[in-house]
Amino acid sequence: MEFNDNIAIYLQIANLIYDRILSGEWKPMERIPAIRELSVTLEVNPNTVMRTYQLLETLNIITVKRGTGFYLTENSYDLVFSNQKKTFLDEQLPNLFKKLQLLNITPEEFKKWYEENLMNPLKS
Amino acid sequence: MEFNDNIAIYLQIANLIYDRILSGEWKPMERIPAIRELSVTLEVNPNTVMRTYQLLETLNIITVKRGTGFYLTENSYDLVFSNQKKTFLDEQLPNLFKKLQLLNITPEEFKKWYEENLMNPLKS
DNA sequence: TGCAGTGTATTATCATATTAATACACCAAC
DNA sequence: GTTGGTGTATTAATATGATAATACACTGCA
Repeated sequence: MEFNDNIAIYLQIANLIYDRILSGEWKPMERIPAIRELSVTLEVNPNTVMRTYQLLETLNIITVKRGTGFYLTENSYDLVFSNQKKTFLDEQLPNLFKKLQLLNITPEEFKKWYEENLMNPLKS
Repeated sequence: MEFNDNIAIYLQIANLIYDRILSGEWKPMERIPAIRELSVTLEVNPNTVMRTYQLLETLNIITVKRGTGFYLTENSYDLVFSNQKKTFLDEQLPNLFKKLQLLNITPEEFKKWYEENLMNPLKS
C-alpha cells in the first residue's frame, strides 16, 4: 500500500483502522489481523504495525490475548467515534473552513459536491 | 508557535505561508521575512525555515536576491492557488467526504456550520 | 506432547527532521 | 571602505521513524 510521505506510517495505519471500525467492517469484540499478517498486506515492517497496535492498545480500542491475537474492545466503536468526531470538530473543521474560503469554495458548492459524492461514491 | 507533532515543522511553515499568500496578507513581488527573523517569530531553528524557503524556491513561489532577502514571485499567488486547489480536490476532498459520512455529518449540516462560520468567523 | 500461529523483545542499521554553533559571502547604505 | 543585515554552507548532536533479522514466550489444537 502507498502511504503519504509527510505523516508517520504507523499513524496512517491507525487512521486506516479507525475507518474500518467506523464503517462497521471491523466490529467490537472481533479479532483483528495478526501483526505479521497485516504487515504483509500493507507491505510494511511488522514493527511498524506493532507500533500502531501498541498505540491503539493504550487508547483501549484493542486488547491483546497473548498467543491468540488482538481483539477490538467492547466499546471500540464508541471510543473511535467520539475521539474522531472531537478531533474533527476541534482541530480539522476550523482549518477546513479557512481553506474553503481561501480557495473560493462556497457552502452551496461544497454541499452540492458532497451530495453528488453520496449518490455516486468513489471507490476507496 | 505550537506545531502539530505528526507533520514535519518545515512543511507546516510552508502551509502557513500558503495561507498568508492566499489571504493577500503577503502579495506578489513583496519581500518576505528574513530567515533569522521568521525563525525567531516561530521559535524554530533558522535551518528549519531555510528548509521551507528552499522548498518554496523550487516551486517558484519565492525567489532570492542574495544579500537582500527572499521575495514572492510575480505569479506566486496563482501558483499557490492552483497547487492548493488541486491538492484539495484530488487528495483531501475524497477523504473528507468519507470522514463526514462515517461521522454522520450531513451535507445540510455541514453547509449550515460553514455559513455560520462565514457570518461569525473564528479568530486564527 | 508437539507444533503452528500468536505476541514480545532485542539489537542493529539507515534516513530524516530538528536543533545548535559557526563561519563565510553578498549587497545596500552610510 | 566599513558596517549591518542578508543568504549560504558546514559540521555535529539528538530524536524519531522505519526496516531488518532473530530469538523467545504464550496459546490452542491435533
